Amino acid sequence: MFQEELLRWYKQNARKLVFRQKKEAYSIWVSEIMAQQTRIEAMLPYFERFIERYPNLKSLAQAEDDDLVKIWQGLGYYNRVRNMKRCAIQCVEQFQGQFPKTKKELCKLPGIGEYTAGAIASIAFDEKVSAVDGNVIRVFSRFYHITDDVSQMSTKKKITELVNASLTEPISDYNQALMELGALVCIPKNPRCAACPIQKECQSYAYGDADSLPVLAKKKPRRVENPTFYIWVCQDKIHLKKRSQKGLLAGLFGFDETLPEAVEEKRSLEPYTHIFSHVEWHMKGIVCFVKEKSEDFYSLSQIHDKVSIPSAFQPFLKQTEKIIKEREKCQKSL
DNA sequence: AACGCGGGGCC
DNA sequence: GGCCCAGCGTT
Repeated sequence: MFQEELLRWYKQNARKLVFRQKKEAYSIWVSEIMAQQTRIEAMLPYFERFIERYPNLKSLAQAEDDDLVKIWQGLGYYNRVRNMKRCAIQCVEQFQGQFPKTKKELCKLPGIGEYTAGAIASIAFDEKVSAVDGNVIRVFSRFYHITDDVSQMSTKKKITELVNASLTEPISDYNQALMELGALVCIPKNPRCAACPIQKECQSYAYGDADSLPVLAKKKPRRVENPTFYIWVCQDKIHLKKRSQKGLLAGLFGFDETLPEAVEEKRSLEPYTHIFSHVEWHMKGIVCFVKEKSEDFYSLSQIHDKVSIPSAFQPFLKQTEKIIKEREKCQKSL
């Protein structure tokens, strides 16, 4: 049985991650949502800020939407944080401000699926259930040499059955150990089999083809778009428009895609290509200086403090900032 | 079952 | 330049 070796390895080699310090459902939940499709190192600074700003379900339930999105700025998949607020409200209203304590009940909450429910239930409440994420899929597909396409539901189900049959206590450590092994040793490329505590029983190691697993369906090509953004500027302020609540970067702030009415001066920006996972934006940017300031113009410090601007717009924002500052200097010297 | 949804680090 | 990450909700 590999479990004993795995648990021993975990005790020795687990990273000291901040969200492992406390066995509290709230912080486990926050870390799990943040870690969805996101590397741990990328989400750590966000985690600390988030817990400080919203220390519990109640404070999160009362959060301002704009503040929430701002604190998430740059993490991506912004619906995660909106679902977190919905989840917090539901816990406050239905469960006296606590999480329900079983995987089954957790699964019903917004933003919590099979994996996250299993992670919270096992890590925070010691329920003996699985938490099958991408790491665990990879570890098991190699360990049992599963050559089916793991993006297929049927394959995930098959692997989940194997994981369920393997569950060992302490379950909190076991589930995290599987993930940690996937994150540190059984990594996607160039797996470090020499350092693997369960190498002896690993079928792919025996075959010598661990690096060819798991088998994943080809991704379809990205769609390409060529948007032009008009950055309306009045003196030192920039116009920002809240994007539609649906689609890409929903509800975040961005630049206009229409010309303003009376343009005093135009400056073209250096084009920039932003790659999303499923879309490619070849962006053109034109700074338009306007005389009349309507609503929704923000100073650079306001933008920095309050407004959530996705990464796609940061290069144009920086360029615009530079142009504004140069222009100020110019006008002073006159 | 397939698709939409971000961003970044690593090879 | 592609891959893939402590996935979930919608269609």
